[in-house]
Amino acid sequence: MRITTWNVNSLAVRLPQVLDWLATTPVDVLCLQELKLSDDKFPLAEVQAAGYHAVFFGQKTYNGVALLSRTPARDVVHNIPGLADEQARVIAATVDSPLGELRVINGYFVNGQAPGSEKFAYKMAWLEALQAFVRAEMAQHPRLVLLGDFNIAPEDRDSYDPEGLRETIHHTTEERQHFQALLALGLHDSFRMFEQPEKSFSWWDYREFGFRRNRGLRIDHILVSAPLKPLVQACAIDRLPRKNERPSDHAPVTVTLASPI
DNA sequence: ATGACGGTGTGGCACCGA
Repeated sequence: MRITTWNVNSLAVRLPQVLDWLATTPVDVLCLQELKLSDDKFPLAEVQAAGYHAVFFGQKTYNGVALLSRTPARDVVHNIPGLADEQARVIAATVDSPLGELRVINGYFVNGQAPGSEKFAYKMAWLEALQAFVRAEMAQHPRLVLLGDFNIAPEDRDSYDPEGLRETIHHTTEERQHFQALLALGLHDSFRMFEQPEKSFSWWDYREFGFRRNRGLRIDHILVSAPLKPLVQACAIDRLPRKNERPSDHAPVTVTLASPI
């Protein structure tokens, strides 16, 4: 059982890469962020032809999330209930798996621009609301995965320049405390359950040869609830798609869960 | 360094991302 998160930075542009990637890496669930298209433009036929069901929540130009799955998703929730939000950032759904029902919450977390900005305040309020939502979801769904583009580098080792970027966006104490608060709900960062190469990142700036110089951040995460933790066999970042022509600035991250025999 | 690169929508650029 494999579940992937991938910020594609425009599904219209990246659809061929997503389909190519799925052909070689047929994961069970693929969660996408930054679709940048309205729902009427979602390439449902192409996704279905590739053998996937899809639920999606998009808007024109910005944001947008989707959940592709081998089996149909149900009990779909768009955004955080109770939070007034113009932006399409969350899609949650239940999928069946060999492990039983699995609740998946796919988020495109707020960027936040810079500490002190209005967008940063929105990020903090959004994170606060998300925390309450995830807590409620966990009470209903013991087997839960929270994944997506968190726009938070949780620790110094998740940044190419932790000293130079200290207390800048993605690196602030406040953002990191929010990440820890999510862990405190009983979630576990699947990537850090394993020994990983130093300087493992999931995003690299398009500018200044960021990828070639490995100037990146680890901001795409897959958190799993306690009942799932013993089943996690691997979590890895696939850098290959970042080497494509016209790549997304993010790489896909995949968690592998053991299936009962 | 208020830059860079890339996507979108619009329009001869501005805005946004991270």
